[in-house]
Amino acid sequence: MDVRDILIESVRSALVDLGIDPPPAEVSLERPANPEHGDWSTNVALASASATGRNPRELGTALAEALEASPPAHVTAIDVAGPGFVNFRLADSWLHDVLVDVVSAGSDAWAAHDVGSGRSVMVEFVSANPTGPLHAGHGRGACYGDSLARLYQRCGHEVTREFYINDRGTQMQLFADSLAAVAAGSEPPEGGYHGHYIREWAGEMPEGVDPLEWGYERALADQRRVLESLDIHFDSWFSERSMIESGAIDEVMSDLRSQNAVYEDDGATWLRSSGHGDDKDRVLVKSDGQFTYLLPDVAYHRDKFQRADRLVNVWGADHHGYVARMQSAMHALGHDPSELQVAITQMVSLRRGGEEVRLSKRTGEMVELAEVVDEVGADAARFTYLLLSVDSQQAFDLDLVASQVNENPVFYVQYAHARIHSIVARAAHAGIERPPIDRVDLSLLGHQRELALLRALHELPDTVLRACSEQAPHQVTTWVRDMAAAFHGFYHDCRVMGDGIDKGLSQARLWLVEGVRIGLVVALDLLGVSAPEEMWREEEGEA
RNA sequence: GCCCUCGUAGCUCAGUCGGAUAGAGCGACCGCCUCCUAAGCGGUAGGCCACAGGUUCGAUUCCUGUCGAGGGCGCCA
Repeated sequence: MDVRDILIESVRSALVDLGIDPPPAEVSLERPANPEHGDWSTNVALASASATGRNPRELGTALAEALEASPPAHVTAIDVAGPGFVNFRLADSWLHDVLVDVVSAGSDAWAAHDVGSGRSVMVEFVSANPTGPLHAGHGRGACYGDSLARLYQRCGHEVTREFYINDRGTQMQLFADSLAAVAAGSEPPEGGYHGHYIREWAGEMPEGVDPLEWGYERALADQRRVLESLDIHFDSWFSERSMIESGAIDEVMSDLRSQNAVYEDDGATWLRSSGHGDDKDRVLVKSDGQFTYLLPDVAYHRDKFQRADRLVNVWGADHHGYVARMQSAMHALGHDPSELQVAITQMVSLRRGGEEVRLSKRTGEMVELAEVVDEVGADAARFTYLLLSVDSQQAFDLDLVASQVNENPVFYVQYAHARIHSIVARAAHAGIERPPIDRVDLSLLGHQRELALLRALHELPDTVLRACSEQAPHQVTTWVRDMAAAFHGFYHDCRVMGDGIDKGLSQARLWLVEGVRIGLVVALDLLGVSAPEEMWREEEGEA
């Protein structure tokens, strides 16, 4: 049982005894930054002072006295501080209980939640046009979306990863025309594609094939390959064309008409999107009879709602303006717009040696995602993309991530895992047994380094839940860096085995190390980063 | 003009439902390998949390405004 549940129950019950009935539904409990303020602290006296008309400090004192009459488990001291904080000092046993929880849950169940209770979530991400390779900027949305999907899964959702393919429209035609032109020895058309890949692919293209169909397959295969190199695998690839063939476009139009959500003006068909967050109405069918990009998108989201309870889209910052119109369209179709969540990732600027590299398909000046993976490796790429909040712009410096491996946080974290494996292997080699945890005296774990590890482990479930609800995988990255730092400190100061290390202490530390291993494996998996069992640095001049 | 995100140490960034003395990495400087991998550990230096108001017991956090950076406001996709 989590120590917080024990404390909260005691606090609420004590409040009732003090005449505060019912007690507040939310009793917040936090770990103070300053150790002098105890192991856990509650501000409940401050929070409920005004509602009850009592002096916060006086209420806190009364609460502390009531609690002292029958102290909750693990609690060794209770005092009142500042304006009315009630601070608890606990025996280390609460942390030893955490280790038992971690180990008995294991990497499959520790920090897993069931808040999703099986609800289905469809995460749609990347969804780049099939007109060329993915570039470095796509990498952020790709790693973010996949990690988000992993978080939803760990929090009890049924997750589908989907890639929407814009396989029709003017961009596709321009792409095909560009391929055909270059293959024929001339220049791409006005507004066409000029990337070096166009020349490369045009050279590969066999005689007599349809450039559009061939280029489509070529681009898609290329995109899929680099995603898989990052361990990103989509459950489905949804074709825009298929909605024309299936009649889904016509259906959504008649749905919108029956909801009186569209009207004709100037020969065009408009969506009444204003008034639902959008600032103006939007054209669905142009006066020349062609669709805008919006109509198939609306049809696509309607289709997704038939396949999932909740939709999560990952869009780049350059698409944030479309959120309101899409939610407006979903509202018109009778869906709850809050079930369509759009996560916006801010732009990635790419640098090489401090110099900015432009990302533009049109000019052909781009750095492919495949180059990023080649240069820095899949693990470093993923970790780096997931290092920051997606609300912040990111300057991804290839030279920095690739060449300065010593200061790369991904290696720091992975090295912690490798060290654990090394300890375990060494223990096995030395014949040091690790009896079942309930036969090991965990109270021997009292070193500050050991306790810091246990505190960090205790935080992982909260971190995962929060990262999921806030759609912020970078919180897991932050946690795993902190966990690794705590482990390296422990590794330096506390030997698991060797001369002068008591056998019982060795066994307790082996379980501690196992707990840390579980935490690292869980977090790295959420990030899609591997947990290597050994890492050997390449020495200068050595192969 | 309107909308979104950001502004925290020299640099890159974290910072939980508002909480007590604001953190990490890198860079700088000083130390630590008879020892489970030194891709490691410890220490020092470095802050008007952009600015101004407001809300309250309390604001880096919430609200308003100003300034600055990036992105978006098409019968383009």
